[in-house]
Amino acid sequence: MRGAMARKATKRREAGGGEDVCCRTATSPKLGRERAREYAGWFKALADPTRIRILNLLAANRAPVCVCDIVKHFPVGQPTISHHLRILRATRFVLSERRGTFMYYRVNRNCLGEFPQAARLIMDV
Amino acid sequence: MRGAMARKATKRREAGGGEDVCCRTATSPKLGRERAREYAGWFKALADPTRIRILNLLAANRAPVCVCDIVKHFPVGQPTISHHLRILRATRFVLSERRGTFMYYRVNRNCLGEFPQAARLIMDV
DNA sequence: ACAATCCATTGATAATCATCGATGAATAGA
DNA sequence: TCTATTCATCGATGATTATCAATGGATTGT
Repeated sequence: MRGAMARKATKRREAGGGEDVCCRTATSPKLGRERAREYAGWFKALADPTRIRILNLLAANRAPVCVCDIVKHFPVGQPTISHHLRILRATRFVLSERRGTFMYYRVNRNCLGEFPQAARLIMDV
Repeated sequence: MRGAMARKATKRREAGGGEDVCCRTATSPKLGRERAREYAGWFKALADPTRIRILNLLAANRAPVCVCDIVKHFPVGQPTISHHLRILRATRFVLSERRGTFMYYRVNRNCLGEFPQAARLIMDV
C-alpha cells in the first residue's frame, strides 16, 4: 500500500563514482522502529489538553482523587473522562485503586524519571 | 454541543453541610487551558513514530540534512516526509535553511531545554 | 431484595490525521 | 530558453480520535 513512490529517489550518476549527489550520505536514525513506536505512544497519550490537565490535577493533589471529582473540573462528560483515564492508565502515567464504589486515581511519579531519558535518546545526547 | 451531561454530578445532600460526598474537594488543575493546549501541541508533534525517527536522524547528524536524504531512510513517500517536516518546523523542533535547490534541515537543540520544564509544570514539582 | 450511586463500556458521529499520487514553484545547468 | 531536480502543496482516502447519549456491571445502604 506504500513504497511505490518511496524508493525511486536520486539515482542519477550511478556510474562515475558511486556517490549520491545532494548530501554526504546522512547517518541513519539510531532509534529503532520499536522504540520509536513506544515513545510515540507515550507522547500520544499527552497529545490532548484535557489529558494534560487531568494529569496536572492528579499531580497537584497528593491524595488520590476519585473520578467524580475529576469530572467536576472539566467541561466534558464522565464517559469522556473515563476514556482519557483509560489512556493514561494504559501508558502508566496514572495508577488506579478501587475503594468501594469509587475509583481513585493518582499520578505515577516514576514517569517523571523516564521522560528525560527518552528525550536524550531521541535528541542523541 | 457539550455540557448537557457534564454538570449534573453528585448533588445529593446539598442541605445538611454543603459538603460533597465522595472526596474532600480536590484541588483544581494549576495548569491553565492555554498552556495545556500549547504543551499538547508539542506532544502531538512527537506522537508519531516517523516524526520521532526523523528528529532522531537529524539529531544524529551534526551537519544539516537535505530532504531527499531523509526520504531515503524511511518507507514513506517524499510528500509524507514534507508533511512531517512541516509539523516539526511549526513546533520549532527543527530548523530549515535553503541552499540552492535543496532544503536543509537540522534539529533545534533549544527544545531539549524546554521539555523538562514542561514536564515539571505538568507534574507539579 | 431493592434502590441509588459510581464508573466503565458500547455505538455513533464529526473532526483530525497519515499517507498517497499528482501537480506546481523554485532553482540550477545546458 | 529548455530541461532536470528538489521539495512544498493540493485533493482524496482510509484510519484514528474526542466526544456524546445510553446502557450495564459493581457496590453500598436500606
